[in-house]
Amino acid sequence: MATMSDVARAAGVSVMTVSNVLNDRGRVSAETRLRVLEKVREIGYEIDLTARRLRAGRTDTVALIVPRFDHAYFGDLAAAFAEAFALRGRHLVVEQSGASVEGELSALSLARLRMYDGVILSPVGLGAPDLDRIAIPTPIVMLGEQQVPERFDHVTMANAEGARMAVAHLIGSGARRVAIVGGARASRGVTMSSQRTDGWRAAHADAGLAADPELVLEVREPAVDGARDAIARAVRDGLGVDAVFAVTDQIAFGVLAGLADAGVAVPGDVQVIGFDDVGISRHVAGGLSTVDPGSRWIVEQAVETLEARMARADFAPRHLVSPARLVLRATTKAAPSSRR
Amino acid sequence: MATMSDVARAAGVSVMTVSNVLNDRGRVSAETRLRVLEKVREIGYEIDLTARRLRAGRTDTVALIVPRFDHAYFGDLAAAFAEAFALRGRHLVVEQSGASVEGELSALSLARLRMYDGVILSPVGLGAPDLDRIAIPTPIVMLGEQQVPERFDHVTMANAEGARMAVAHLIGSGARRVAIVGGARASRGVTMSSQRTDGWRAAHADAGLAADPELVLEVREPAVDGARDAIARAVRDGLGVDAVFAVTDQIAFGVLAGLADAGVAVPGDVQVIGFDDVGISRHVAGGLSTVDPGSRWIVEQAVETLEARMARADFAPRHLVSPARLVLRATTKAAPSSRR
DNA sequence: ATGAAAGCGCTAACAG
DNA sequence: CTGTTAGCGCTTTCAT
Repeated sequence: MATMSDVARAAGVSVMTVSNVLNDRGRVSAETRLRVLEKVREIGYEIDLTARRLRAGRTDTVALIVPRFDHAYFGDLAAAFAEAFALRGRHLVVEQSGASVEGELSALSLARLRMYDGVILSPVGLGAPDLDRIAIPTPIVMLGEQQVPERFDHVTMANAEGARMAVAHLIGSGARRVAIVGGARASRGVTMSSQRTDGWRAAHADAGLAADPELVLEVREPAVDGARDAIARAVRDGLGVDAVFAVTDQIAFGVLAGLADAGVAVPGDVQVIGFDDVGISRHVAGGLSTVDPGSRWIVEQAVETLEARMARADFAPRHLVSPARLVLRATTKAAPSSRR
Repeated sequence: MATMSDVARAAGVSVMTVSNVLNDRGRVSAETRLRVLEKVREIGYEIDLTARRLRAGRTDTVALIVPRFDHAYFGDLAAAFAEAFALRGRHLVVEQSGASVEGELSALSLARLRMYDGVILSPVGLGAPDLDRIAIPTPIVMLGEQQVPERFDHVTMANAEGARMAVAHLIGSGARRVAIVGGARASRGVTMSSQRTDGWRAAHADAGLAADPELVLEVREPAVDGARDAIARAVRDGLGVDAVFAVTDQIAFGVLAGLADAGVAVPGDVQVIGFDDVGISRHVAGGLSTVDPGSRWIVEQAVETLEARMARADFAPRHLVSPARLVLRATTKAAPSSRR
């Protein structure tokens, strides 16, 4: 592989001049510039970013770390981030944390984060204590529902409130037995699931209804299959479900399938509402009703915050929460108008 | 940020000893080892992988480059690769090529590939001439339907044959007007779309049927929306479609939605079959009929080939083709048995 | 406008 | 078992 000094030799200049040309640092005559560029092409030289990073401490690359690649929500998110960063001349790489063997690897991957100029981390397995152990100089913006130590920038969504709105709509349109699929029975820490389950409870409380713990359906992985089984079983067992709040759209897809398996009509017999407003949701089952967590806004804020943090580290940690918005489509009934 | 020599100083040893401890190179007394490890923890030292890479030429990291993160197929693929590589003690990072501004960036990202021990590239925009310009020492395994230069390892699937099987099934079960959604009318080069369209034509030829060019429906991006509009329009325009071969499952989701929009029953009025057998396909519309391109096998082979190429570069390029398999679910009718 | 020297943090190769 | 020397390919700094 050719190095900079190969180019320098071929062009009859010093490596410094080649470096200056390649970095557009001006102090080079147009003529020299051209000659160098010519040789670069001729030799097929490609800069070694590793060496640059070691010396200059910059890669123009940021990383996004998500729990899984094969969940629609994270796929959409990754695509949105890639676009947003591309606009700012940055390159995005995505890593999956879910599959990695914990132990040694988790330590190693901390080191790996230092290879980037900045990191957007969507932690799922890691609790606040784990996160607090993160001590690298790389700017990090946290995403998602976990509790994160104060000192990190954090962009999240209105999980409980969004869930409350969704369940309130279900109740408002006549449902009395609202199952929450993917909910958390016992809360071991604050998770996406636990927060959305809190919202489910809150909606019941608001309406003066009892929230039957029997209606909290946990699902085994993979979540879609788990949800499909869980709801089909619930129907078979005669739980009397007349509406479902699925904690994610992904899970809602499983619920829709399970309901179809059981021969239940949506929204006629059972209403269904999801959470995330994933891209594909507009297209399934005539349009899945769901909660838009404001992903657009989240991406914008996270990018903006990371850019600011990379530029200068001396501002107070930002803690941002995106408001949620109900998106009513074909899997729910309209609430009787309360206006008149 | 602490460096190795900080640790060395604190532990009263040389940097080489620290390096040896961290790399498990044995030649260190248990006692020294412990002392070093102790200091590492105490100082919170994290190895600088960039420096290691520069010196040792190894990152234990491989990259997968896909056109988009937000297509179910690539999400599934990425997850499968991540798992396969994790099993072999390698870390996977995923990059998206689709969003990147061409021009300068495309050159730059070539340089970026050198930061990895190996690369799996799923090229879409790039033609063979572009690919031939790739001249980096990093082992690369190509994926997908593009024609790639001989000198690259290449793992792909039976695109035309899979499509032929799908369309043959449709015809066999009575369809006479099989639209291909996402097909390629004029072929500018060999693409996924053009190959699957070839299969659609071949099935017609096999059955002694004329393939009506009117039934080749191209779709605008985003593909799901494009497909939804295209099929709805085709139905409205009275094209007489009685079956649809969607060139990807993603597009099939759009077709299903468009058919629903038009009030057409599936598979009663119109059968639908996709291609890819994406994870979620089992769950939509009672189960989407599709073509399994053997993704599992593809992932295994690609990983195996890349590992071999990283270990030693001196074997002939491998060109592997995965066989396709029909997966019949609820969106197609059974073919009348030809057995009796 | 161009170049020489120094060194980023680590490890290969060898010496003790 | 441990340390010394050299240098990966680039950019910073300072000279010319």
